Amino acid sequence: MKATMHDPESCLTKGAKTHAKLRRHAAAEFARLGYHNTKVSDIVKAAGVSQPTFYCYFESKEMAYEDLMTEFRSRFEALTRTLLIEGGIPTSQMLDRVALSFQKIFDFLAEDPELTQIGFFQPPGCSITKANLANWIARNIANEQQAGLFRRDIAALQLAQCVVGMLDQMARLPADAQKRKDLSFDCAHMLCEGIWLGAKKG
Amino acid sequence: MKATMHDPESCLTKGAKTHAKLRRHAAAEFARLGYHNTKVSDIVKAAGVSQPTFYCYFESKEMAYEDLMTEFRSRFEALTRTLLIEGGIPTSQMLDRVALSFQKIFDFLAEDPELTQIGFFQPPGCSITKANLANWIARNIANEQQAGLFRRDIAALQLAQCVVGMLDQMARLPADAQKRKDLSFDCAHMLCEGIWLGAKKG
Amino acid sequence: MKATMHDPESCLTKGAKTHAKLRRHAAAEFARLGYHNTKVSDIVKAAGVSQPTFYCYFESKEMAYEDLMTEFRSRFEALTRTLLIEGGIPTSQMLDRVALSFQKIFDFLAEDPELTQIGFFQPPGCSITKANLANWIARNIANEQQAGLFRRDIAALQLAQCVVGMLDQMARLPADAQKRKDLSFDCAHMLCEGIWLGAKKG
Amino acid sequence: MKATMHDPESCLTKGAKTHAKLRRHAAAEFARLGYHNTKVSDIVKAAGVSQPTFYCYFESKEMAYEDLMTEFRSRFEALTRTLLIEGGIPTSQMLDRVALSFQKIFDFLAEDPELTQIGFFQPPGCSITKANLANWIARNIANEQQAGLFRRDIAALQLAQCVVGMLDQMARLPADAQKRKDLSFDCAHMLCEGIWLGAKKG
DNA sequence: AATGAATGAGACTTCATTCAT
DNA sequence: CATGAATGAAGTCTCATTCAT
Repeated sequence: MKATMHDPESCLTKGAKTHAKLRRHAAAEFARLGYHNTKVSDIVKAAGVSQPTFYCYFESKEMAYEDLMTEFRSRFEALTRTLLIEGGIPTSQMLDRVALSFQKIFDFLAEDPELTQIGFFQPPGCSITKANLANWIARNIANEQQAGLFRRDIAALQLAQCVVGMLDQMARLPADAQKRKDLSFDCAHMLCEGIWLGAKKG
Repeated sequence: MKATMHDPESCLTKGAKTHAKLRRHAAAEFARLGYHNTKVSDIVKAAGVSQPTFYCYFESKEMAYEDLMTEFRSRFEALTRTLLIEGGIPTSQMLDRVALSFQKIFDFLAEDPELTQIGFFQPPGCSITKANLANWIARNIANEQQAGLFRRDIAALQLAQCVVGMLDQMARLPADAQKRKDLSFDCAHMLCEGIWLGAKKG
Repeated sequence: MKATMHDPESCLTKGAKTHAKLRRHAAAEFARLGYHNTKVSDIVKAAGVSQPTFYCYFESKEMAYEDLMTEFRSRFEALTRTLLIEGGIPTSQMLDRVALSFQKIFDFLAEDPELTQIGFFQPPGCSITKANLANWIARNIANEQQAGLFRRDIAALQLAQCVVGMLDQMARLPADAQKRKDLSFDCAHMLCEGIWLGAKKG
Repeated sequence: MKATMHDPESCLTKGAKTHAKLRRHAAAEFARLGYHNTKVSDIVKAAGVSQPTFYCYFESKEMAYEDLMTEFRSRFEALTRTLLIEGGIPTSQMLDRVALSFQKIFDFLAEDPELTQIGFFQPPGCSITKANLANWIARNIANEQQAGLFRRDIAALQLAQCVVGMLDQMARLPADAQKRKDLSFDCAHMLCEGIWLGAKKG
């Protein structure tokens, strides 16, 4: 938390450092209190600068929030692009592969919890993020359906929404990495096999 | 504008009618704009009464909101109690039975869309509703696991959360009853059988 | 200044009284400091009410200003309509008649000096008022030219602008009624006869 | 962007060039938006320098404005000194001579429209300019009255104010030089002969 | 000669809430 | 039962101005 000689912020100009500081504290406050209950005055107090300084770096409170959202979403989209499962995968590896995808997402969500809170869990932005996410995942699933990996009797978007719903409900408890890994396997099992003991695919 | 003899509100006292009217318009405004963007002045304007009147019937804006939440949640809990699947059900009926549960929930959510919006989709209350719902459903699932219907290698709460996630993502599109029925079957399939073509239960 | 039993304000409702009080003090402050230098906080302090009260009666500072402008202008237009000189007037009365018009205008401008200040002398509204006034007067002059009273080799609007200019420059010193009357005659002479000793009309 | 050898600013020191550039853009912005709506940040942005630089050359926004006012007024005073009509002028040339004075003023006002806007038409400075102008012109008129050119039954200052009023109202439309010339003659006629057809000087 | 960065002071406006009637 | 009127407390944002370099 304290800037050391090799702090990644130490080579930035003063302004860039202030910008970064404000962003950090804005994220913290938004995550803690939500968009509506966060006051610009709180953010600048936490960052140790005056209110006008905030407006040197952000057009408005809303824009500061949008910036954070945008960053979170573009990182998230980049991640989902890496999760496509290629067609030739052996059946025996399938579950592990799906679990890995879950795990990568959980890890991503745990990586910057404040940004995650803002971008994925909190209104007003979370709904859009999830809608986007469903589309990105649906893109992957559609390909995976083509490749014969997943059932085709249900629309890709619907399957994707199911995944998003799981992520939404599960991802609030990602204490340590091992727990996230376990959770990933549970999710993979649920998603791939369903929950019914008597299920038969035919 | 004039209450007729058989108006459902006509047998209420004047005060009770005003109360009901305020509640109705409060729900509409909260659903339309969200808690934070709804102003008491909007509600009373829509209801055609003065601001102090609002405070005759509700302690505060927050309490009015809480009232609506509470009502929604208790109705929802009552519903989930009816969805428990008894142990002896034949395998052949299982999917239909699960689909029926989904359908009942979708119908419930479609019944009073404003209240649903407030209680299930909108912050700040929706998270608590969903957490509660997950618990109520987990209670059912735990029993159903005991009865040998569902897999036991995943905790009931986790399965329940998966269901809640599905509901959350799916339930935004419940135009007409038939579509909700179709959606219920898709959900039942996804939930019971999973999405993987190569899945084998063992 | 003190409300007596028969004060014109005493029969108004409380709200109307507050409204009037705010208007009065708004006019005073605008007149004293100009639009830009007048703060809503000054106005309400002078009126002895809280800031939100201001916004019960005016949409914004700008609207309060506009209200005053509008009132001033419509009163002024009404006045100018009464100043048209009918065709058959005997030559011997002409100067007196023109002087009377000047006098009525000077009296009007002196009647409510604060409103005059705002509407006639101060930016940002005064230019529009004067442009309007020139048009109203030009309407009269055009008729008077038709009636053979005034020279026709110069456009009515130009003559009107000349009158407006005189008013603008003269009207700042309207101490007492007699002085205004004297000034009116000077203006009438200047306007009707010009300033050149050697002038001959032909 | 680069100063060429014969650029009128090229022989100035760098600082003087910056000063001139700032003045030019300050005048443009003040003329465009008025004193109150012009922001220092606008001026420096237009001039392509930083905000502190502004304060190297002007004590404050107000002082920058005052500088421009002062320059405009002293140029204007110099002009009025040249407009005095000498006593012996033949009657037949009188109107042309007065028209010439109007024309010179209109040309002066058209010469640097931005400065004119600021110094002659816009608040808060225009009233003082006009009051000064009335005095300068009154000085001339008093002499001209002494010389038997103008009527003496009206105070010189009042006649001067009439002239200023005419200038104020007329001078907003000085498109091209010929139009200004025509306008000058109309003004001369109005001022010298008045507008009444039946006027007789006695 | 010039600037990147920062700020003090304050403006307007909003809104949930409450008196007094 | 209902309301016209009023407000405390805040919140966002702006702008002229200055420090340190």
